[in-house]
Amino acid sequence: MNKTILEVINETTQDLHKAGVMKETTLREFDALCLPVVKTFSAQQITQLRMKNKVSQAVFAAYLNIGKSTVQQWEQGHKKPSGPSLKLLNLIAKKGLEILA
Amino acid sequence: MNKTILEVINETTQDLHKAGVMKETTLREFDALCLPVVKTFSAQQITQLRMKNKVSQAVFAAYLNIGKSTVQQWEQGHKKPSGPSLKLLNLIAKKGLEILA
DNA sequence: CAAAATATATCACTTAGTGGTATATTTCAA
DNA sequence: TTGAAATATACCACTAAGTGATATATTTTG
Repeated sequence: MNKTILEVINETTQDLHKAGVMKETTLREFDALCLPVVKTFSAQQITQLRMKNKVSQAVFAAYLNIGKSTVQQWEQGHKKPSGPSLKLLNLIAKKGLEILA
Repeated sequence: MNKTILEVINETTQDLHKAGVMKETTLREFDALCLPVVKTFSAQQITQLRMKNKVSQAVFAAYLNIGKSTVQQWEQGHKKPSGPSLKLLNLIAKKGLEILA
């Protein structure tokens, strides 16, 4: 019964890990794990996101610092944004294009 | 002397283009061209940027939605961030890591 | 001290992103 | 209304960014 709060938390963390709920078993990266989930976007959703912000593919690309051919291929479903570009799309969806200005 | 404002602007734009000041000759994408220049980062500068925000490579990677090995290679100068990842670094440098939360 | 967390170091692989060109399609000014 | 400019679609070969894995210091901390 002499467990510290930290001990309890750590045990809980281990259990969550075993149960497959948590990817990590430590708390050091806990704040990072609390980051919002990065959603994926379908080709249509990307187009909608751009339209909602009322910009052309070229301007949209400029905001993201990518080539316009990349935006085209996203919207045509030939390439899929991932990693850093997906993060940018999530930012736009959540806070608007202007956040990149 | 009967030039419209637009005509004058367009002529000026053409001249700026000829002079090599502007990449484009049109005004349609003008707002996009007004976007802040996306700066590049040296390996050391990336490390400094991460340090300034007091996070580990793993946490930093989580914020950017990239793998930690990518951050490692950036900081070791083996790979260079570009496009969307460079945009994210510029955002962090200008507005802080929290903007990605 | 010992264990856990963090950082460094490679490496082969996948595929995103590039930059080019060519061709509709749409918009807008004369 | 008509033609030029802007925008969008389409395709392609290439480069290299980012991945995910593993193995090994190095540092932090209980």
